[in-house]
Amino acid sequence: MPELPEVEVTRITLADRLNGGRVTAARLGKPLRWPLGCPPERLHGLRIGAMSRRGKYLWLPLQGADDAGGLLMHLGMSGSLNLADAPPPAGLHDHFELVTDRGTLRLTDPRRFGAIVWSDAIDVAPAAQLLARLGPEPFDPALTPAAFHRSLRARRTTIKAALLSGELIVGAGNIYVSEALFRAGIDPRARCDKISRPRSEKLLAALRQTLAQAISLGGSTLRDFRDAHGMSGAFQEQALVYGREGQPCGHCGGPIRRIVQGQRSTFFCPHCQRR
DNA sequence: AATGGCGCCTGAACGC
DNA sequence: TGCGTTCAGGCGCCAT
Repeated sequence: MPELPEVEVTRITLADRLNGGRVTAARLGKPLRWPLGCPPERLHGLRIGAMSRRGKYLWLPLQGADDAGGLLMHLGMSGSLNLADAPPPAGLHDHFELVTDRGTLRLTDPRRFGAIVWSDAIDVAPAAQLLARLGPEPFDPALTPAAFHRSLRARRTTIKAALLSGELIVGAGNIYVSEALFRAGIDPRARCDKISRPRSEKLLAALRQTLAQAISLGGSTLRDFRDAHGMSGAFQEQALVYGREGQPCGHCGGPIRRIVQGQRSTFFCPHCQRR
């Protein structure tokens, strides 16, 4: 499932190849989470800028002769972006296509929880609204251990739910939250506001280390995710707890447990992770 | 105000 | 074998 590492890997494998290109056509398939917000013809002739990332969103700036804007893109749960010179005919799950002089950019998304939305700028509606509630970027130096601990103390829910909300730190979804909590030795059921300062510092480091490792491994491919070259990720093979219910913990050898928190699976080691 | 839960959507896995 | 059910989860939205 695309979380921050998968989105960043997509950006890395896409940005340089598209930057400076020109849009020659755009096509829509089945509806995505939200409408595009402009006729696809609106994109014709626009010059492509440097793709950036905010949380799990990508922003593709598009410059016209006398106007500008861009596309805010989200991969949802099953989306991936592919750029190819001569792509195969569009398939059942290809729902957006941007034909450019650098190749054809295509969003493939079986479940259609993804989105591509036109916005006149990243800091005006609708992009600004969609990004408004996002917490700090995990690798932002301004996110200090002290600031992170302060934000934890303000939440009365479990640490799992708090991290998943994306309001304390963006980018970690169900896989990487389970992995980071294991690496930090923190029980996912622990009350967010009861995490001590030293443990919160360890958690922040674990989140950063887990996300960075996942980016370097090309993300996780559980089923659908591919980078813009069509390559799958390898982090899932390094996962210590996610998807490993009943298997022995790599630290203590005890069985890894699966519980459900907020309708979502959490994997953890009850022995190594403490409240 | 903060928090928990729902529903969107499809394909794979599972059970009888 | 085949059909129905359950599960996966990012995230806006709604209810409490």
